[in-house]
Amino acid sequence: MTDTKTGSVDAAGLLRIQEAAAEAGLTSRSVRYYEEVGLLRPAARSEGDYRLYDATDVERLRFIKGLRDDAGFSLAEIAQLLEDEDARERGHEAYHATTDPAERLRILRDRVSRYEHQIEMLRSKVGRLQAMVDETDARLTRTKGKVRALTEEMAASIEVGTAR
Amino acid sequence: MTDTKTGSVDAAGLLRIQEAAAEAGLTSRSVRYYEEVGLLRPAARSEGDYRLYDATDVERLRFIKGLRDDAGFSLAEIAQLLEDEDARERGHEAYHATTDPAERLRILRDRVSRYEHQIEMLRSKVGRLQAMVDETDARLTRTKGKVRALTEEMAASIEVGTAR
DNA sequence: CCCAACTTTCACGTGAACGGTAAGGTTGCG
DNA sequence: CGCAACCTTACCGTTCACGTGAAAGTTGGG
Repeated sequence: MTDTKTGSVDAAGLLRIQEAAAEAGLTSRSVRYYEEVGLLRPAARSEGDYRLYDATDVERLRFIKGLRDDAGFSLAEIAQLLEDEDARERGHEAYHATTDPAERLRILRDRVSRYEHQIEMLRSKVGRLQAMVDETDARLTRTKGKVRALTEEMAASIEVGTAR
Repeated sequence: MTDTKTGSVDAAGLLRIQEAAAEAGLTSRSVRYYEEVGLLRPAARSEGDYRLYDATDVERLRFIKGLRDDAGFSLAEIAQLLEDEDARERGHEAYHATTDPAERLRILRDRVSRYEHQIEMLRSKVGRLQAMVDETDARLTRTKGKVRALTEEMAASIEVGTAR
């Protein structure tokens, strides 16, 4: 494979900041900023302290970008939605770090309630947006009605004029 | 009627900035700012140069707030969506200013295409948002599956332990 | 081992979207 | 007509979400 110096780190599938950012359609600056405000932490650091991101990190970055661009949430709101997941523990790691089923269950149930909360937030936004679409659609229909009425009226008057 | 000094101006149904802003859930500062960036112009000005807003202005303000809060559009994007409607003319006024059917038709058709554009923008946002909901819902379902599997597994091991 | 291309932290700069305050003018009930 | 409560423009301040260097260190192919 054409694996230049800008390739993935080792064969571990870890990406450096620019690669990870590009993968999610972001700039490295944004990614560092997101870390600064507590939205994510890189999966690892290289020997020389380079940030290294794995696939789930990129997933998360994509999700953040979606929440930002598509849902229009502020980074603070996004932090709320992604509640801890870093602060409390690195979910996945913590999950595999324990073999205690009760602990695993707690982690999973926690994740479930987070997802449910996220869905609720998103659904409410979809709802309000859909309401705006409907409103606009109603205006559109009314205006189209006016256009139709006017064109008919004009057609009639032309007929009169033509039939003179 | 209890009509204090803070009542509607005259009986013309015109509102002063604070009243109009409140009606739309905004601050007067925001409303002035929106005017500054070209999102709307008050229907009139009082003798003493007070901004006066009519019902359609309030409608517009509400729409702007929706685009801002619910759709997460920037004021620049909103300006694009509400394209001119001020710059080119004050739609309603212009419409009633002419009796030329052809001119009225042009205005109406213009409005139709604006509405269609707005709906398109909003629908695309709804779509992307819905995709995020679906994604999250899929994650939720998977996690719930894990929870179920784990609880069953635990129940089984308890049974074994109990049956010893 | 060298060097280009990446990376680090630190810090200041910027545009958007307002908030707040000052200094003055307007409205309208009493 | 007096006065409280609104309004005006003007301008500076602030928060968010980064952009943009600067100065230094790291990586990795040749």
